[in-house]
Amino acid sequence: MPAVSPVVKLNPVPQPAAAPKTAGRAMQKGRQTKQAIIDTALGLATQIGLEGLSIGALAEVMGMSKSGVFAHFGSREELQISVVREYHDRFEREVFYPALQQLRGLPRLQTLFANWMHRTSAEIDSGCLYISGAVEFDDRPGPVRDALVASVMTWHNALRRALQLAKECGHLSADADEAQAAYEIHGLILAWHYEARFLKNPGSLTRANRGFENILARYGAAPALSIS
Amino acid sequence: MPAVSPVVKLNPVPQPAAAPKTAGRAMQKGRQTKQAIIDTALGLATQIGLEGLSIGALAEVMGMSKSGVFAHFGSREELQISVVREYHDRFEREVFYPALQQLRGLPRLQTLFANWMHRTSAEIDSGCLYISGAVEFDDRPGPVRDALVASVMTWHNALRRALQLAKECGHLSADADEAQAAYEIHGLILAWHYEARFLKNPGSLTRANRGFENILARYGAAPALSIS
DNA sequence: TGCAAAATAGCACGATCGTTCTATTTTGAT
DNA sequence: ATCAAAATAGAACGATCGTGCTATTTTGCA
Repeated sequence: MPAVSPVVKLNPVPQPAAAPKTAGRAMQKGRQTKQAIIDTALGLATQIGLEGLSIGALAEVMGMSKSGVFAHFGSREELQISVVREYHDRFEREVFYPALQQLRGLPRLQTLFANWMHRTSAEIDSGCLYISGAVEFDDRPGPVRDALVASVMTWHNALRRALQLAKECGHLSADADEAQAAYEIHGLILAWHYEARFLKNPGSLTRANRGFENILARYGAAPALSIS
Repeated sequence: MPAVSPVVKLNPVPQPAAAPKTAGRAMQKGRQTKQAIIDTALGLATQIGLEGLSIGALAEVMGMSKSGVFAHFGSREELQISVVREYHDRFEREVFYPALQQLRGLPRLQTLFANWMHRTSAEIDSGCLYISGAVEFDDRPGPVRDALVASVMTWHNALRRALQLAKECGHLSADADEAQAAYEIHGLILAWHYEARFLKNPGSLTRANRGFENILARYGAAPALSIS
């Protein structure tokens, strides 16, 4: 054995410690390590799925021991739930809250859709946890599935609410069925994710946007207000 | 050790040997056992996914040894590919071929959609391999992914062809974009699968059918020809 | 600076995975 | 009935999994 460094880590994470992020008071070390683990775990989960997420692989990427990672959660299931919660929070911050700053009606609805498209986009490597999670947990009961369903339902309700407000503003016709419209919009997002991530079809982004315009038109949006 | 049966199988399959099915000549034993394994594997894969399919669990359900099952395929990957092929064949038999017996244009298109809905239905326990497979193999290169993509592309081309024929028959308007229509129809199927399998939303079947009618109407189908 | 508490490491466990190897049984044609 | 070939079983392998246990290190307050 040569005299060089006796320890070789396979995939050490570049930043050994990050500054406290959200809370006003300084995080103790454990909290910020846990947050870093969750961030890394979310990145892994969007690539290989919540089921494919393993503590060993996560520890290796973090440059920590398996038990060191494990101690923060107590079980793999709790780690998965933490990942779902983190995804939920980011979804709120990046999709929902920015849309709330737009005016009610079509502007907010269009922003919601655009941000949603951007979030579930096939950019680089990340997939949508709400889509992969639905496939992985569609008939696997338990707290992870419950967390996923609750998160998705929150989001669907927000979309229906935005459609309802657009109706009240007169941006959509008074007899529009917002639940039906939400269903069709959801389908466009799923098809976009499917074609972009799986089939690698480059034209799917345009098709999703055109489909959205078609839905707005059918449910009575004034054509002049539609973004081309 | 008592004098009763010395061997206990955990989950023996009820039918020890089935009569030859498709081929004109009698199958040798090995072939029909392999086919029975593939059938069982497909049933498992539609529930827990192609990635969750394990040879050990499959052998237990079949009442065989792991190595006995393994020998028919030589690798787990080959087993997965066989399952994809079997699913493809059933899709052709149950969705595609019956639709070809309908008249060109709207009747065939509507039969295609109805059979597709029925096939990917949430009935009992089976999910759609083209949907779960897309999530599991969206960034996992290899022959399994290739088989899945080829199968899905075949199917998408069939849908586009049916739309094109409907256009030529005058059942859809001459300037209809059949690729766009196919994209939107695909979205309806994905939303239907998502809401039925994952969210357990009972109203999604009606929404998918209404969405299909909406698409037909927008692309210029004569309303009288639409099935209510 | 000291010291309890928190955070992390190291090790081991039982289980399951795909796969390989070698017997044994079963098949099907002569 | 015979016998080679095909089919299946059985055991073992290295690897990885989640998890528990016990040291050791690190942290943050007195």
